[in-house]
Amino acid sequence: MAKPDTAERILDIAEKAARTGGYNAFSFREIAAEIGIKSASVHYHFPTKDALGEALAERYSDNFFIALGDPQGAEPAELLKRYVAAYGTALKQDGLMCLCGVFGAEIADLPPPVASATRAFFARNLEWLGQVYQRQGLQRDAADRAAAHMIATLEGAMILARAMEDAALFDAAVARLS
Amino acid sequence: MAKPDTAERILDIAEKAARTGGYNAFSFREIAAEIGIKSASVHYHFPTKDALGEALAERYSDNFFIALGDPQGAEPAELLKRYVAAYGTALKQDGLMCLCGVFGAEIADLPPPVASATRAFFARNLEWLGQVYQRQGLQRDAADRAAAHMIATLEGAMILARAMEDAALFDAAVARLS
DNA sequence: ATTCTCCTATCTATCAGTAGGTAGATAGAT
DNA sequence: ATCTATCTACCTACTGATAGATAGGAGAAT
Repeated sequence: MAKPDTAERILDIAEKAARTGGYNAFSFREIAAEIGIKSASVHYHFPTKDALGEALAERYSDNFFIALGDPQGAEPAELLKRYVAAYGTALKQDGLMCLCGVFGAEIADLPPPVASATRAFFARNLEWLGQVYQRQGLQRDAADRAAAHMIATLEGAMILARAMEDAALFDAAVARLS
Repeated sequence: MAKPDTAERILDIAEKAARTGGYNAFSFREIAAEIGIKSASVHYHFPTKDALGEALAERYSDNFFIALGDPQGAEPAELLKRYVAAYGTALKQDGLMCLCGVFGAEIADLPPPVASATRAFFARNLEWLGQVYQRQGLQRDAADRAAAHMIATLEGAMILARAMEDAALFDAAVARLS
């Protein structure tokens, strides 16, 4: 009957909650209730909250870069457009923050494995964007700066637009990037 | 004996914790313990956590704009430099996030009064920056976009630098702004 | 001056709710 | 018989919040 794949559902529910209110916004009990099982059963799939949080960040990161594709693939301008669109779609269609943006804001209070996975996400982003900008002819240093600027603006634009409940603010903040 | 001003100390301690780990990072008990009183006494000064969170955001916002000064005052270029420096100083000297940046990231899970005070902070920022950019000759729309871009980049740069534990990333992300 | 009254700021003690986590039993499939 | 996935039942710790007592000071009334 198309296996329920409980572990995946746990991650789906936890991710949605985390991208709404951060690491403290999801609990074993709430997740269990939404699936229709008991909280002890969630512990069967993810022994601790640390482990669940880490798995969350890793899956999010993997999916993100699968969607973006090879930084040496399509045209750089096209890749950058795709990058900006990835954030915009998450915000406008799903109404959700970037998981690692939320985690990043509270990183000093996160369990070490979750903090580590969050850092890994940003490191991958810097690397991916750095490659794309270098393909556009920028020197190493300039490419790295452009990458940092891009990530910062997009993460901040999500927060701003979300806080003000005005998706147009995202576009306004991002207009200079493309 | 220079009154201890307990209410102010409560706000100081709560602000530091909130700017580290968000709204759930401070509790009445922890604050009380740090001051050396009981948690019930903290409720005397701030009846509910909602009220404390709201006061936190309002005081933060007020102090922020007192430090920035009149947007019609100094030279626009000087005001923008000061604006960027305000974020950089908070990050590098205090090692803390922008309070409303953290609250903004988890805004959907905040009590309404706290969410409202957070929105007010961003609204004041948009207004302040919009005025400065218009003094630089930008049209209304362009000034508003530039304001959104500025706020987004700075908030995001703080998250990025903090997550990667690398203050240089803040400067890299922000280099294009000045 | 002394006493009475009120206010401020704290205390003790307690509550219900929720958190993450664990031990051990159980039903069903292989 | 073993493995998978769930259950029941429970634990400790912490959360925000409340009721009611208390100590000390300020001001007014006697």
